[in-house]
Amino acid sequence: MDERVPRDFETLRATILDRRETLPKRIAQIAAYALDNPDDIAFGTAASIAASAGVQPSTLIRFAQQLGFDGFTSLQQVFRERLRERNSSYDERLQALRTKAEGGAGHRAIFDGFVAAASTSLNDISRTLDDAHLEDAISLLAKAQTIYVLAKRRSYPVATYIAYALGKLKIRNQLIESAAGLNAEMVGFATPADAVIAISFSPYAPATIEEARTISEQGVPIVAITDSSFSPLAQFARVWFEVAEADFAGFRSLSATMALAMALTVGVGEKRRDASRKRKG
Amino acid sequence: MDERVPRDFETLRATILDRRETLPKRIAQIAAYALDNPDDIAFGTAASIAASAGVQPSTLIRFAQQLGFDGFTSLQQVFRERLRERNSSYDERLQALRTKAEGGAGHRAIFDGFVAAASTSLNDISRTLDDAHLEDAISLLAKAQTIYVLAKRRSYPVATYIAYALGKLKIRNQLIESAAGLNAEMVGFATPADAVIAISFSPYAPATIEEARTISEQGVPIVAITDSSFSPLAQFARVWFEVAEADFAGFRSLSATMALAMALTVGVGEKRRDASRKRKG
DNA sequence: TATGGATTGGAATTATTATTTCATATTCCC
DNA sequence: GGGAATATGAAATAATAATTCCAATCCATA
Repeated sequence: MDERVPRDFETLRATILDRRETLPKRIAQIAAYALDNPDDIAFGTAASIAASAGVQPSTLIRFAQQLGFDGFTSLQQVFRERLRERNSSYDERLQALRTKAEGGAGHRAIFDGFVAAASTSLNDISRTLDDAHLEDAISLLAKAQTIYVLAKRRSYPVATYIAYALGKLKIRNQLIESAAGLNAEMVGFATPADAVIAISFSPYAPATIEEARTISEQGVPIVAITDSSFSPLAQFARVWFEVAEADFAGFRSLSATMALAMALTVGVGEKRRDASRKRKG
Repeated sequence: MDERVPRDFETLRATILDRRETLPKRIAQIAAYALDNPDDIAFGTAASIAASAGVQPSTLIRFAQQLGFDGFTSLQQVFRERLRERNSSYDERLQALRTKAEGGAGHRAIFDGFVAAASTSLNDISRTLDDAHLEDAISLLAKAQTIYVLAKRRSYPVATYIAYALGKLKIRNQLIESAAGLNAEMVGFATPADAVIAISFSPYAPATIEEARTISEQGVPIVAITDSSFSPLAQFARVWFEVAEADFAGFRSLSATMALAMALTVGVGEKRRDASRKRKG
């Protein structure tokens, strides 16, 4: 009992796994149970746990003692500590970051704020994204000859990432940029056999809206990523996603939009691969 | 005691908050303690909790009874249940997403994968970011006459976002783009009174490295965001950040880089505002 | 297959902990 | 300000749970 006692769950887990082979039958039985049902160990009584695991309470205590604890109670502490530490749930963790960002001084606080905003956005979209919309959008885009990518200003980074990723996946695409002032012409090339990914958040860049309108009037289907059903983009779109990005210090996160954009892009890539495999097979 | 007993933590919490005004002093005291330290209620003994809250054990039991429980033990169950049902820890949540992404079929799995990658990256950078580096980088950039932003390919979206944000904050900046093929000239304009934010991840875009080398030889200080100390960018940089982005389906997340980029940008904005306020005041 | 040591089961014991009780204090209303 | 109702504190008691102990069983080894 003078050997080093595992004080944290991970060490304890490692120790148990390490000795698993050499443990007597019933002790091994309770050991396996403990790793499988750590919550039960944390909350149960020696008797209830022993019953669930199919052993005698005394065996449970012997198990604890073999690990160097002086009884079940001290072993249980480790399991409880684990719950306390992992305790901070996702929301609470975020809340902590946010509080730090709001109250805190210095630039670290700013950084924390952006991390919190990004995490919140990811969390939200993970909850709210509609699988059916995703499928629809990917089907639509997978059929397109050329995918046009339309976004300005704040959304522009997403557009460039989509264009980069589509390029890497060898999917024909065209980023509609304003640099050369040729947008109108570029937009004019699109046909109903193509498709558009348009991204715009309030306040909607007028150019984006205009180009989306024009292009949809040409019969080109649009997949839109925007921030509300009142968005002008939603009107023109065949499929649209509502993405609520949290903001900090006046700048909205792009993390959720980026994740969605990547999912669309890679989804299209996969769909095309599947389709061509089917044709060939 | 025939009133409806709160069975879940949220209901309990609401009930307590609801009655807060009408509760006797000591009961209110333990009520406040319970909401502030739910973990202690879950794991403590009546005596230990009472002591921490500064009341008698009997008060704790009366509190439970007032809420409709038949004793402290049943009240405690609710607090324990909360810990069991509580969103599994952040890591476990991520693990679940990742498992779903790996094993799962369909496009939702792809999406989950990107969300998981982004969350992981944010989590990592939140742990590993060095405050001192952040301060150094912001000081350096805040002094610059013009901030040049240098990134290609995968990192390019970050550069465009930085340029957008700097523009909104009215901070003079120049995105070094390749479109016009004038990079060499652009880079030539930079002086030691300026500064550069350079972003590049393995495999490092040769153009980025070349331009970073040239510009650093001109004596222009560089803040680099890159992925390891072996990165060629790290050599040229006055301050550099190591950002480990998780990847999924061959595409690395940008969320951590984005958060850092935003923190730098807004940090510079604040620093300048403070400085000009000091000059004027 | 006999023997010693290790392991296990189950009940007895001890310890801890929740609850109750009752005396005392406080508060509120007339 | 007095008295009833309510709230509180502290210790006694009851309940529950952990631990120990010892006999029974299992297992390896000679």
